[in-house]
Amino acid sequence: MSHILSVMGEMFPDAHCELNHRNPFELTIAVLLSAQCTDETVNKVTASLFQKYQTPADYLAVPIEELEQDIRRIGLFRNKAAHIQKLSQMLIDNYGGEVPQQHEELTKLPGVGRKTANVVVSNAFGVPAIAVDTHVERVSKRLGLAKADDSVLEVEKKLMKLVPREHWTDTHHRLIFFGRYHCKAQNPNCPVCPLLDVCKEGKQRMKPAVNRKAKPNPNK
DNA sequence: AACTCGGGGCA
DNA sequence: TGCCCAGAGTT
Repeated sequence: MSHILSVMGEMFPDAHCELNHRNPFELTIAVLLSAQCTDETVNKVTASLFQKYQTPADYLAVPIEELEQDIRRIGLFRNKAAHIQKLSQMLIDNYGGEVPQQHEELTKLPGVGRKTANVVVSNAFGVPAIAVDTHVERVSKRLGLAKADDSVLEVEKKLMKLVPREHWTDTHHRLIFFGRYHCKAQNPNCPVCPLLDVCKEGKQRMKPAVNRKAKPNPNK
């Protein structure tokens, strides 16, 4: 596992998301917005969004239609605008206007699921966590770190067993960058992959077609 | 477990 | 045009 992480670290030496350096509230909003769209899109939207809105009260001060307009370029924006306003109200009512630091409290907020909560606690509050998104899940399963039919939660548990706690947060970043830019969902770049020799699915993909034709199921 | 939300990016 | 994408909520 350490070999895998060091190789990924060499491939993407500055694997991190700029949004992770924002304050807890902006980070929570940004990760909530990122669901099912690329971080580049979120960066474009939040650049102006965070100029206009700084506090939970700011998001509640406008009609929801106006907030929807401000995040219009993001997919699923109607859900997200409603979530942001409900979340803002809950922060004011229940948490003194601040983002709670406990994972369990975070997931009570609308639009904040397990993945978002993991990103927030690990990047804003220094609590080690491995957020499993589609990239992390795909990469883990291809490498053979988890089984193909494992749930997201099972993938997270297995990664936590494989990686020392102090490296959980940067492990998350490395797997995401590796999955986003190299081990893509379609056409993974196996031919030039430095992890090919330890990758379960990569070796399978790189087998010459003639072998597959001659021996369809050599192991069964 | 399947369905829904949804515009942007890319082939 | 068609397909996929740094998820979460509801049924």
